[in-house]
This record gives sequence, structure tokens and C-alpha cells, in this order.
Amino acid sequence: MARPRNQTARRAQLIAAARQAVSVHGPARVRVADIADAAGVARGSVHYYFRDLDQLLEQVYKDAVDRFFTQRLDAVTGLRDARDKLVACARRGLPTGADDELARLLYWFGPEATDNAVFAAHCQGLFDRQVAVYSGLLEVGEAQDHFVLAEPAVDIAANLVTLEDGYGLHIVTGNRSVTPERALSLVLGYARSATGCADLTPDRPVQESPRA
Amino acid sequence: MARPRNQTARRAQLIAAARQAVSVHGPARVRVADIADAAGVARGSVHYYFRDLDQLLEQVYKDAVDRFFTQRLDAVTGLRDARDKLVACARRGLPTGADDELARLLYWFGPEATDNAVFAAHCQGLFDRQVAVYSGLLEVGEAQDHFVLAEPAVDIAANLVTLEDGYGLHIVTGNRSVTPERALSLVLGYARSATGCADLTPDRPVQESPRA
Amino acid sequence: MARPRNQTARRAQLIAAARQAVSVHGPARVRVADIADAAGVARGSVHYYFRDLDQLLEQVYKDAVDRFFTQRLDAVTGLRDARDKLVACARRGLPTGADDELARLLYWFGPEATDNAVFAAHCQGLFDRQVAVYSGLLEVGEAQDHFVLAEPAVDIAANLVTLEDGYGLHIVTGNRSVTPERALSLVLGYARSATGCADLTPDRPVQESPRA
Amino acid sequence: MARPRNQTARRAQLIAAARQAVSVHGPARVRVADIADAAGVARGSVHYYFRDLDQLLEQVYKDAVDRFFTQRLDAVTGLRDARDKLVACARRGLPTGADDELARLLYWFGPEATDNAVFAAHCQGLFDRQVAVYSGLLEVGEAQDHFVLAEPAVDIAANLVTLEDGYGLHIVTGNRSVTPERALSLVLGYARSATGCADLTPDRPVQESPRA
DNA sequence: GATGAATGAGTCTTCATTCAT
DNA sequence: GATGAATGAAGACTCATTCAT
Repeated sequence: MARPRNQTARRAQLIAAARQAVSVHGPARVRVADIADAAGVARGSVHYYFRDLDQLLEQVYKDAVDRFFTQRLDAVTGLRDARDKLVACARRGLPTGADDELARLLYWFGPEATDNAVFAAHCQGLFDRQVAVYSGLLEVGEAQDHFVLAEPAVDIAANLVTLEDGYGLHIVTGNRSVTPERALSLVLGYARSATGCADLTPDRPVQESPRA
Repeated sequence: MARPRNQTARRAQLIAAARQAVSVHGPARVRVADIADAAGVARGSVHYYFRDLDQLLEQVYKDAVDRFFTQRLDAVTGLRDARDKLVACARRGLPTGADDELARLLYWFGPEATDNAVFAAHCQGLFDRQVAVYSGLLEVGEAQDHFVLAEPAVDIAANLVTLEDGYGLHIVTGNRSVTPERALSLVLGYARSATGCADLTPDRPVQESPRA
Repeated sequence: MARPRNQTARRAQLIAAARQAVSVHGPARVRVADIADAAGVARGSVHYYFRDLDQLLEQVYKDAVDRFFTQRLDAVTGLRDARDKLVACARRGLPTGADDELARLLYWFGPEATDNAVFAAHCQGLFDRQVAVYSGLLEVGEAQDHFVLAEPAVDIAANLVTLEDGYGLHIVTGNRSVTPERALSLVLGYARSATGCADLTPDRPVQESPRA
Repeated sequence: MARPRNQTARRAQLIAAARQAVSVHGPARVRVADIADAAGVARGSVHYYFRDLDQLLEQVYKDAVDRFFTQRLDAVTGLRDARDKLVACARRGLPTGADDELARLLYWFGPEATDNAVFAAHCQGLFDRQVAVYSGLLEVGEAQDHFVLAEPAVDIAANLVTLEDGYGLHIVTGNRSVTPERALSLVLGYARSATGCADLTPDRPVQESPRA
């Protein structure tokens, strides 16, 4: 009882292992053994911390959604100029490659959301929050006189998020016609025409870990 | 080639049944029994026509990709005006709802493509072909003096396809923030700014079964 | 495999195998493997005919109750003289020994009846039916002027059934102080004093399979 | 012998907890966790005091047998009149209801006795001792000129014990046709005819805790 | 003395696949 | 051509038991 530290740490460790395993096999094919192996523990131990595989998977997805959104928020909040924000946000919203763990996870969980209200809620919530971030950022850009929005901010925001999702799906699926670089370039191409701002280019300085 | 008619018909029947079953359970969770039931045949019969489940699933995916692309091509080829083509194409590219069989199928197969080169090839091929269709259509619109392209045609085409894919994913996943109508509206919003053509609205007359 | 006539025959075969296995290990400890082995089939086959072990066990118990009651009824119905009836009935109601399959089964299922309404119903039903058989038989004896009942027929009947159950329990449990012969002798001792009929002795001629 | 007080007390506490848990789940289904929970200790602690579950269960059974026999002996030894003794003894020999902890325990252990010589020995020993008690009591009654035995004392004693066992089994199994009151009445009905003593009725004054 | 984290053997259950008919 | 009975490998889950604190 007096060992909540370990309990929590262990669970986190297992969730991390499961994240990796799911990103490889997909949630529908991942086995308890995969997760146990990835975590370096016995199979029974997985059940010591999680009632069953479904419960663990739920935690994994919840954790992944939070992680993804937090990363993206971090990328934006440290910057002042809306143009920097937008470029950083778009960069962070795209998978780094076909092996991007978090991205794979997020996309592969889609089918599960169909049957499972909890997954569905997280999934929709992520979309809505991302749209909110982009909307805010677009309005900041307008206030800074960098952007002139051709459509309502939320519409542009929805399109930006969705472009990222679409390209992300292709990247993660291994579509070789869509590289992360080209995807970013195309997303920013849309952003330029939607904001009338020609400065939205991939070569905007990247600000690593803006919080630090 | 030398396969008797019945053989071919039976296989098609099973593929259709499998398409339905997969659209419900996903490729990783669908059972042979689901497919046999949907087809109204005995379980053993599935293996009479397909070596194993994986082979059947491969056929299902291939068939689905072709089906999807053909539908979309049909929607375009019967029309003359590039604006009609684009609106029809976009409409056809979006799922009709969360229960759109073909769309569900296409998205749920994502994780499989990771491990399986055949799936991956079909998946990428579909993307490329769709981009080609949109590219052609955009150039036609330019020739017809309806469109003034803000970016290279292939870039706009890639964005249009990807927007559809992204919104399609959300629709099929049950995201209630994204209805098919709103998705179409947003895709066309992008199309308008990318083509400079204000006529690209959802109320363009739908031409049912243009081949007929 | 020589296709056993039908679904029903296979199920019966499995129930018989399960009956044997349960009589050895008890319902709480019997394993699917025990049953499959006893039936000479693969483990999976058990689940082909029964959804799960509990369902099979339920069938086993139901079958055992019917079997036991039918045996006993057969022992009685073929005879005219109530004294013969009673002695035959008592003999049939006692286990033949510690290894009496049916008897072991019936007693070992007791604990399950506690949690399971279906078991409980069968269990109580068996008691009631046995009491009814003895009651009828006692009244016949009265009509034949062989018996003079010291107590109401149903009370004597309940005591007879319960004596059998009690001795049966001891026999089956391996209590060496209670042999089947001594048990019969004691039950009949009670019967004699309750009916005032000195003719109720174990040496009454046994009539094997009266139906034949 | 050299065991410290705490050690002994802890073991007794665990046996009591196990007694309760077994009376609920049965010896074949009870889990170490059930026992630990009932005792309010950690799971590991069970094995600190008992090598394994089987050993604990053996102790539980042994303890239960002693407890049961002691209770019954207590009910008898405090009384002078054999008629009181017999009625008190019968009352104590029947479960108080379907939830009688000790009784459930004793009956549920049956199947275990089959495989386990220790259980079997305790089980048979209990029977023999009960018969001895009843035998003695019947002879006292004879000496007091209350009883005139129709059969040898040990035979009547065996029948009395067995009637109790049989009715006890039904009560504990939840047979609604057999209430504790009716069971007592029926047992005493037999006792009356076997002893020729009409005074053996359930309304004999109960003497609570005769030792006090 | 006690604990509870961790284990892994033991089981049930599912289900793709085979094959006799 | 088709079936469905039968199989057995695979995998989730349970839980007694061990052992470092």
C-alpha cells in the first residue's frame, strides 16, 4: 500500500511497452506476450497491473492522445509570432516517418473507436482540441496582421488538422509518395493560400523544446 | 482464366460477404465464420475457394480499392464541366456516413499494410491514381478557364485527396464533429481558394449513375 | 472419423465421458482435458458440442438425475408386492460401492447447487420425486395389508429417502464403517419398524431389469 | 508445542477465516485471496503460516470436525434425562439453515475425502464418534426406563446419525422441501418408533450452553 | 513478522484449417 | 462441388506460490 510510487511507475512502464508493441502490431493483433516482452516482465505481471488487455489498451490510447496533444501544444505555446506557431504546429502534427510510434498508435486505434465509446470519445476530443489550437493561432495571426483569413478560422483550422491527419495516415501506412517533408510542404501550401501569408514556409527556424 | 463461371461467381460472392464482414469487424478481428455467415455458406466452403483467410483478405482489399477508384472515376468521366467533375469527385471521395462499407474497409486495412507489401502497394497505388484524377480534372478546369491554380496542379490534387482521406477517417471513426456534409463543404472551401473558382459549391447538380 | 450418427449421439458420448470424469474428480476439479481424454476426442471437440464447461456440467447433472430416478422407478414398477417394491427400491437407492459412478456424481454436485439455480432445481426435484415414489409404494402396501404405517406415509418416505442419501454419502465418501450391505440392512430395519412389516429383509428376491 | 502464542493465534485466525471462505465457495473453489481477505491479512501471509493451501484446508477440516463433535457432545453432557439428551443431540446435529457454516463445510469436503486419506479418516472418525454418542445415550435411556429399543442400539444410532446427515445435506444444498424444523420433526419421528418413547418431541426445553 | 510485487504453470476458450463424406 | 465435424495450436486469464523488503 505504501508503495504507490512503484505501482504508478510500473503501470507507466507497461503502458510505454504497450505503446511500442501496439505501434508495431496494431491494437487488434498485439498480444499480451508482446507487451510483456517489450516491458521485460512476465506475462502474468501484465495482468497484475491491468485487469485485462482491453483495459490496458484503453490506457495506452488515452495516454497517447494526451501525449500527442501536449507535444503539439508545447510546440506552439513557446512562440510569439503566429507564423512560427503555425509552422511549428504543423511540423509537430505530422509523423516524423513511417515508424513514428505515437502517430502509428493514433491511427491504428481508429477501428477500435467504432465499437468502443471510450476510444471514440478520446478520438473526437483530440480532433476538437487540435482544431481549437489552430483556430486560436489563426486569430492571433490575424491580430498580428500576418494573416488574412479567406474562410472562417474554424474552417481553416479543421482543414489544417485534417490535412495533417490525412498525410499522417499515408506516411504511417508507408505510402512512399508522401514523405514527411512533402507533407509539410503541402500543408503549408494550403496554409499560405488560406491565410494569404507567403511567409509560411518549412524553413522557419525550429525551436526545439520551447519550454526549456 | 480457365476458371469456370461458377468458380468465379462464388469467389465474388465470398469477397462481397467478406467486404461486409470486414467493414464491421475490421480485418484483424473478422472471423472466417463471420464471412461464411454473411455469404450464407458453410465455413469449410471459404477454404474451398481461398487457401486461407489472408489470401481472401488480400482479394477483398484489392477488390475494394478497385471498386472505390472505379466509382470515383465514373463520377467524373460522365461530366464535361470541370467544376461539375470536381464537385462530383469530392462527393464520391467522402464516405456517405459512419457505416459506409467501402470507406470503412479502406481505412481499417491501414495496419495490415504495414506488414504486407501487397496491401501497401494497393494502398499507395490508390492514392497516386486519385491524385492523377484530380490533377487531370484541374488542368481541364484551367483549360476551360474556370480555374486559376494557385499552386501546381499535383499539389492541389494531393491536398484534395488527403483532405478527403482525413475527413473520411473521421467520419468512419464516428467523429460527430465531422458530418459528411460539413466535410464536403470544407473540402470545397479549400478547392475554391486553390482554384480561385467560387462556383465550387455542394449544390452543383448531382448526376446519378453518369454511365447509364 | 466414423461420423457418429448425429449431433445427439456425440453429445451423449461426451456427457457419458464427463459423467465418468466428474465422478472421479468432482465437478469443481474436473478439467476439460479429463473429459476429452475420457471420450477419446481432442480438447477442442468438447467445445464444439458445448459452449463451455459449465453448460456441459449442467447437462451431466440433469442426465444423472434422470438416469438415477429412472433406474429406481424401473426397479419398482415391475413388481406387484409392495414389500418387493420397497426392498428393490431401497437397494437401487443405495450406491453399489464407493465407486458407484452415478451416486458419486449426484453427491459431489451438491456444492454447485448452492450457486446455481438450475442445479438446485434438479436436486430438489429428485428428492421430491423419490419421496413420491416411496409414498405411493407405502400406500400400496397398506392397501395390500402388508404395512401398518406408524407415521404419515410422506414422513416415512422422506425418512427412507434421507436414510439412503445419508448412507449413500458415507459409502461414496469411502466411510468403511458403512458398507452397502449394512446400509441396506439398516434402512430396512427402519422400514420394518415404520411399517410394522417384518418381511422387509434384504433377501427378498432381486428382480433384475424388470422391464426386460 | 514450542510455537509462540502469536503463531498459534494467527493460525487459528486464518483457520477461522478459511472456514468461512470454504463454507461459501467450497474447498475446491476457495482461493487463497478469499481466505486472506476474510482474515484481513495480505495474501502472502497465508503462506507464512501454512506451507500451502492444501495444508490449510486439512487443518480447516480437522478443526471443523472437532468443533462439530464438541458442540454436539456439549449439548448432551450437560443433561441428565436421556430424552433431553436425544432431542438436544438431534437438534445440534442438524444445520440451523442453508447458511450453517460448519455444516456446509463438512458436506462440501466430501469429494476431497476421496483422494485424501487424511480427510477420509476425519470423516469416518466423525461418523463413528457420533454413533458412539447416540449409542451411549440410547443405553442410558434404556437404563432410565424411558426407551425400549426395537433394534440394537448401534443400529438405531447409525440411523439417527445418518438421518441427520441426509437431512443436513438437503438443508445445506438449499432444498426447500426440507426445513430444519421439519427435519428435526422427522428425525424425532424415527426416534420415537425406534425407542418406543412418545416423549421425544421438538418442544423439549432447550438448554442453552449447558456448560456455563 | 508481514507484505505484496512478481511470477509462470495450468486451464479454458477461440478459431483457422483440414478432411472424410 | 460443398459441407461441417473435428482438430490443435494459440492466446487470454487465474491464481498458488515465492521472495526481497
